[in-house]
Amino acid sequence: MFEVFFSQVKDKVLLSEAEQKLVKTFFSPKKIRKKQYLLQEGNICRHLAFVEKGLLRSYNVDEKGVEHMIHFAWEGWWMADMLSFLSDEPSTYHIDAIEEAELLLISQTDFEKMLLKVPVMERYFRILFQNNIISKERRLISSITNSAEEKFLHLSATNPALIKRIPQQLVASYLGITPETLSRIKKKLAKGSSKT
Amino acid sequence: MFEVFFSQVKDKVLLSEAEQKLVKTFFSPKKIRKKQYLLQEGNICRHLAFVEKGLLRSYNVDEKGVEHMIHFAWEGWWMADMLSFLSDEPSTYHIDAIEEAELLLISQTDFEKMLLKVPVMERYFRILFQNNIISKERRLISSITNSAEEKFLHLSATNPALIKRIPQQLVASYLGITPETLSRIKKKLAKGSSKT
DNA sequence: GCTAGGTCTTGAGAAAGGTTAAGAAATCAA
DNA sequence: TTGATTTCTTAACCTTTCTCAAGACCTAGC
Repeated sequence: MFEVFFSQVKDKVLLSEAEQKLVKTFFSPKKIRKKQYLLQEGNICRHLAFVEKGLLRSYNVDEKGVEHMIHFAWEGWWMADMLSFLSDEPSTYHIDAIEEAELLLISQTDFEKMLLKVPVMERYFRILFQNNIISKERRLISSITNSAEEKFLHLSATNPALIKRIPQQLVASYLGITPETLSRIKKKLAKGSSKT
Repeated sequence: MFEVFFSQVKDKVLLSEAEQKLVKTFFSPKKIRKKQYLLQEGNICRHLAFVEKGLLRSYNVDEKGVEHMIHFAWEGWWMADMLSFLSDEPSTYHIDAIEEAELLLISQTDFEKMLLKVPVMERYFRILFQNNIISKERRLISSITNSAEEKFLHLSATNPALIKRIPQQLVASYLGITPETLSRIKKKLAKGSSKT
């Protein structure tokens, strides 16, 4: 159950056998089905979720009822509404499963406990957050500076796996464009590249 | 010189006198004039900069020569290209001073040393990065989901100080819209609210 | 194999925002 | 204080993207 988890953690920090054992005790496994909620808007995000298997998404819904994709997380990634998790405020997000998933959950208090008892995990999360900042910044810059077509090309270049695995309408939402626009862009790009 | 710095750090973690003394040794002060560069595109970002006084901006320049604002940092904020700083890759950003500034700089190696010697600073940066993730996420969501007018209103609500202190064309760039559009939006909002 | 539900594509018209250009206002230095 | 420089505003026109609507495609369950 912890295979993906520890391979991820060991990518970033060194962990003794004893520390591993201790870390394990803070997590509890959970399976969720396709379309099942892990978190609904208005509730407090009480856990960080690590994805051992499957695929989650987080999104919010605007006044017009339109969903806006915020994140996707598959094997090896974390998922949560960090704001709600850290501040104890009701979340403005939904989190649910796009594909059936196996998760490792850690609660707010256990998270704090773990960081204090296993300082190397404090380091792990500092590094994780660093990387997260960098990737968010890239996405933000692309969102601010690029046209719809450029945004799609940028995503194709930086995260081709996402485009393969995520349904197209959700990719469009993630890019902040409409499904129709994305469809047209793909058509145009296909035409331009294949000169049979 | 360290007044703003320690008041900031103590906001997030507890620091003993000895730790404070030790932390100080890793930083060096630097003053820069208005319009002076702290980092230019193509160079490696070798320092994190803490702003004791003044105002910095980071931005990139696209193929057409248009500047896109990424961040602003004034008293109490950090500034760097985290990607370049952490990965040792050449930066794609420029950083310069909008207002004359007094900074505290810490190098890459000193940063790593400090975190290892003063674990509470590891914690400080984990918390700092957490908060950064949350605010970046908010900006990203606003950028993806909102119209130009809504983006401006969102920024006015969440960060009025920014709008007051930053020249308007730079605010427009920060929002990913043109100065002309921002000017039109402000006119429209002023008209709507003042019914004399 | 057939049908229901979802997903993707396509087209026409509308709206938002960008571009270009010119002038007004504010700022700064001589 | 006055000319020079920069910033902000305004207007006409143009491009991109969205909206709405219809039809094609695809897949799962019967």
